[in-house]
Amino acid sequence: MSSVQHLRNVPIFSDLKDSDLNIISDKMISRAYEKGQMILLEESQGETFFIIVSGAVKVTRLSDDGREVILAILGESDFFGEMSLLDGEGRSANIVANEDAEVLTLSRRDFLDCLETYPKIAIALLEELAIRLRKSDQHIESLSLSDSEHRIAITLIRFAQELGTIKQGDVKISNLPFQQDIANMAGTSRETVSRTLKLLEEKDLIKKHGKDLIIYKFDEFRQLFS
Amino acid sequence: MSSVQHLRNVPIFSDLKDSDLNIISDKMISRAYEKGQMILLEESQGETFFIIVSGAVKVTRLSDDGREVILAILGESDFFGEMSLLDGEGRSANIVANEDAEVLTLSRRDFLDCLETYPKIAIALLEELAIRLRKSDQHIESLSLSDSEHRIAITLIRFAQELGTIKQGDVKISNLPFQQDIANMAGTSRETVSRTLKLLEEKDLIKKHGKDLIIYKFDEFRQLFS
DNA sequence: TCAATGTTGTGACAATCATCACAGAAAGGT
DNA sequence: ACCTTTCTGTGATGATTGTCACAACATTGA
Repeated sequence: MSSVQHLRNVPIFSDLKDSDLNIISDKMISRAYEKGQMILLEESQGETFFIIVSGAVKVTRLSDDGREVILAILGESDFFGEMSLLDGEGRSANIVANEDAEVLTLSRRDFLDCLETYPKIAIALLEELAIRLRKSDQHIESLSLSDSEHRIAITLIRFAQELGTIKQGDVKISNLPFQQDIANMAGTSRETVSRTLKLLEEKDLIKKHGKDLIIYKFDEFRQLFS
Repeated sequence: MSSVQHLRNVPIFSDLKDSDLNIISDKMISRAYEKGQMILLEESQGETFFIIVSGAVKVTRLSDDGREVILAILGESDFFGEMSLLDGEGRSANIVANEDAEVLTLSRRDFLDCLETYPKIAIALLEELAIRLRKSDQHIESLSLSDSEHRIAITLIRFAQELGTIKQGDVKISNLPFQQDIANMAGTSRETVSRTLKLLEEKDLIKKHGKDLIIYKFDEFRQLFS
């Protein structure tokens, strides 16, 4: 797929004409990262905007003592790096390739120019940030109010929404992340994730198949853990 | 103070010329709310943008069983209501007047017109949303990793940054919110807040004076709880 | 000024969950 | 195919913290 076609799939660019996409696409540089490789470091200055062409990355924060919180896992057509470009602060999170990943990058200068030249991009970006804030708010709510079973279930729901495929009411998540990563998103321990997944399976709410996980009757499941 | 002068204090409008501010100001309607009054309800459609002229509001989410999570407390010159205007989704949070409050409102139509007419507003708004997203991320980190003492300390730091006044290295927070509200922000129980404040006072890190609270050596305090 | 209501302090107890420890399973490299 | 590393399952244990209960204190309004 050409990079223009990739850009078309990215929500914030989807409103633009081909000619404009071409102009932007020409300014972008393609890069590849291997699984596990650090793409952006928390302390560094943010000077680049990234769009994921293939693969997946995780957005994390690390505490002093080395424990990791996963804020989000991003996949194809998602973007990142915009925050410190916008407010000029240093990076607030690390980005690590969660699988081999291919990205397109845009420099700070070109990115900000885009915003000025195409107000539509700015508005689409506002929309996207609003959606992310909404998700953050839900995440905060669940961390504040729910017990570990609910938090883990909600984390599965997030994965299902990002990476899942629906089949007659059930959702299949291929390539479920490791239990440790689920734990780091749900704010709990790896062992609790293991025990809880077993529990949910005993209740016939989910089913594990190797690296895949099926959530039965996704709507009911979501209802259950709202 | 005239409404134009209020607008000038709001970060997203601060770049505009007086003449433009006047145009916007004319479209705004002033409203007043009493302490405890609901300003926006979670389920309703968001059709209005609000700027706080005086007083304070809390942004909350409620669980099914009625427990409350406080996402933020906003004060003078802060704004809210923009999220569902931007992404068209229903409201994601409730807004309640935490003290008597006076606000300026702008209709959906006028707000979106503003964004199109003044790209600078859109960019300033992007900046603000980026800052909020950053704060959310920190909030998520602290809920995931910290014990209740840290979470409460971090909540105090948030209050200090929003509402505090500095005096030779110490910060005074006047009108500290109730323990129940602190608990709802820190994701813990009211009783734990009570015990922890006592603990911090015994360690000579803070001092309570009726409705006021002083954090000694604010920089060190922040360091301590990162 | 005195109820009445709202807020805070504190003890006792129980439940949840993190941690440690280790075995078994799976994946990856040579 | 074999060894090494990574990931997962599961028991035992203890610490943290939520919940209940109630007293003390503060604030509000009649």
